[in-house]
Amino acid sequence: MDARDAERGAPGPPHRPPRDAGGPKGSPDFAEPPDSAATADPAKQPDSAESIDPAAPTDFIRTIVAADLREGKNGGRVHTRFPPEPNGYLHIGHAKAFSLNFGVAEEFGGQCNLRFDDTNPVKEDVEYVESIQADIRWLGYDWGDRLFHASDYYEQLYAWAQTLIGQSKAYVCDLSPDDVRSYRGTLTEPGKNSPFRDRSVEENLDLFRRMRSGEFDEGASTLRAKIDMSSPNMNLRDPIMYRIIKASHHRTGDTWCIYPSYDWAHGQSDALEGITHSLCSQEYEIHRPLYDWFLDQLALPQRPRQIEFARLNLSYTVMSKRLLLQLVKDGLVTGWDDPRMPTLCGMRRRGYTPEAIRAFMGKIGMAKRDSTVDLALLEHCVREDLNKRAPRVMGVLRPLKLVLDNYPEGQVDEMELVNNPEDPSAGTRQVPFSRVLYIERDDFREEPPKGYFRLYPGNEVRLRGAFIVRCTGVVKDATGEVAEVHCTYDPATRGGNAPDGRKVKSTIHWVSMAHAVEAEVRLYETLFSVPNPGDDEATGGDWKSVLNPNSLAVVTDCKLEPSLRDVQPGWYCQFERLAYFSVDSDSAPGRLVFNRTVTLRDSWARAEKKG
RNA sequence: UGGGGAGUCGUCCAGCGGUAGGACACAUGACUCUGGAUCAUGGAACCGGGGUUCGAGUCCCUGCUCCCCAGCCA
Repeated sequence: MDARDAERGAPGPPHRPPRDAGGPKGSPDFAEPPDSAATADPAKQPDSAESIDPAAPTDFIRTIVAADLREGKNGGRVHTRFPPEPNGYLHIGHAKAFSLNFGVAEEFGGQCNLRFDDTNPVKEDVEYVESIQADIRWLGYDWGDRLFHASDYYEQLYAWAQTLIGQSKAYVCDLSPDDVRSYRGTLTEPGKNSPFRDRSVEENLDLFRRMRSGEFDEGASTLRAKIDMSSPNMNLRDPIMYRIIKASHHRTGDTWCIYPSYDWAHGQSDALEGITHSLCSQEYEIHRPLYDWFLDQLALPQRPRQIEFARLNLSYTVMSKRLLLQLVKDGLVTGWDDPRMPTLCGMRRRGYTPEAIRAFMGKIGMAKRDSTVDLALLEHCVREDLNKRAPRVMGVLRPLKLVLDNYPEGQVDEMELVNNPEDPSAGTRQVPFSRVLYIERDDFREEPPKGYFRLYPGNEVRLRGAFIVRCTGVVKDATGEVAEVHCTYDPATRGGNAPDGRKVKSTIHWVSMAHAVEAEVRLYETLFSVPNPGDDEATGGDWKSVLNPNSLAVVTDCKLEPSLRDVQPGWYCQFERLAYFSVDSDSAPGRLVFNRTVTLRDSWARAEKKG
């Protein structure tokens, strides 16, 4: 438990001093929870999920790991790794992979390494290296001092490649990229041997050395494993181990101009790190024979076992890095951390909590079949978590003036509101009440539809935590729009309870006009308007055509209760009756910007829609 | 039409020869100073066809469907 828990209960919402941005790309540092001695947080807003302790899941992978342990394999060790390529930001699908790897290690008393699979300098960047680490930490996982890079192993990999050449199991091939492709054959026809396949060991060694020294141009030659050009498994048709790339690498600079392929680097890196279980997504299943083949040739004592699982798909979003990159590059979103993105930084900015995401990971299961998880499940997890800890506050998004004709002009009454009905220890706060208020436009209808029991002429509602009021009439503007609603309040109902025991069907939120704080609020919907935007058949091959035009709605001039004046980026809350929100990093002193994290379930909206 | 995977409520996951279960979603009701939350109830599935068995989602045969592999990407 966090020590900050002890600070709960003090009135008033949390505040915290402005700080320098700390995250990648100038995104705000969300790691600091609100802190202020005077106004302790009504809800704990921790910076990571370290305290999470979900019931140990069981699935086919954990079953295998447990069996390996039982059989005494690997000397009783469990050691996993998460191997991202630093070529993009992590998304919720990666979270499935790394929570599996870190989770399995934790549960079996083992360790999990973080290893950057940085074998392609043209696609990789330190920006990604940094964001990846920040995102994993945010979810509460820790790799200790075991941060590695495939590039740490370049020299060893090179030596091992020479070993394979020495065994006549690898050769330098001078075929052009086009020729390599045509010699490879097709899915149904075997390939042909490269004319360079039978070069002598000495010649291969010499050529390989000269490849490394930069003597040849990009594309001029490759080092290939000598396996079987007629294998039905395309990966075994003399796969490329090294290619010439004359680009500077974010870690090794210009020391290398040949770079190992994924297949050649991965298993060997696993072995070098003593990985026992190499958990990866299913598209690598067909690579497993090659993974094992390399390990066999080198006769390494350590034998990692690759196990594959189905990657995560989420409805109404895309998970492909290529598409996400394109969204960013084409300016279809504001960046990798756009709150509509399925990236972890996007979700963080939107207000999703690490606890919610971890809970989600526990609920989606682990299997091998292709599947698409309903976004509603993720949203459920976010609500479930925030419901327990988000402070309740009042904010009016689309203000409508409400005048209490019998309330004394100039009078201000401080009303005591509970911060979180789900958590008594969150305490209460004072909210100023006066004659002229703002209420939500949606909470008034001049002509109420059937089943509507909010405000309408003649009806009585409760103003949350304040008084019961009755609508006496409206004032319209020149266009016939309702400009103000007039009510009388019942002074005997202070606090919201009617001494005569009469029931009012509705309670609505309000903000005192004289005390209101203005804010911009960004309302999000799904980025795509169809459940399966990544499916070409569903989109006619044009995924951009199914972008949701309503994915972002900016509402300005929202009116918030004054206690929110100084909240800082990353702080989250529930605007009662509407949704959970978090303060966006675009906020500045005197300019509040909120993101709608996830709406509350709204059974009235649904009922009204159904008619 | 090569090879590798996979098919269980609308969705996701369990079930490993013995009454098909959970979660989300959906519906209905209760409760409520958030039409929130909570609680209760309900509908809802074994890809098809054969076979083995007292008994098959599970084993066998067969068919069908879906996903992945022809990057010097990972």
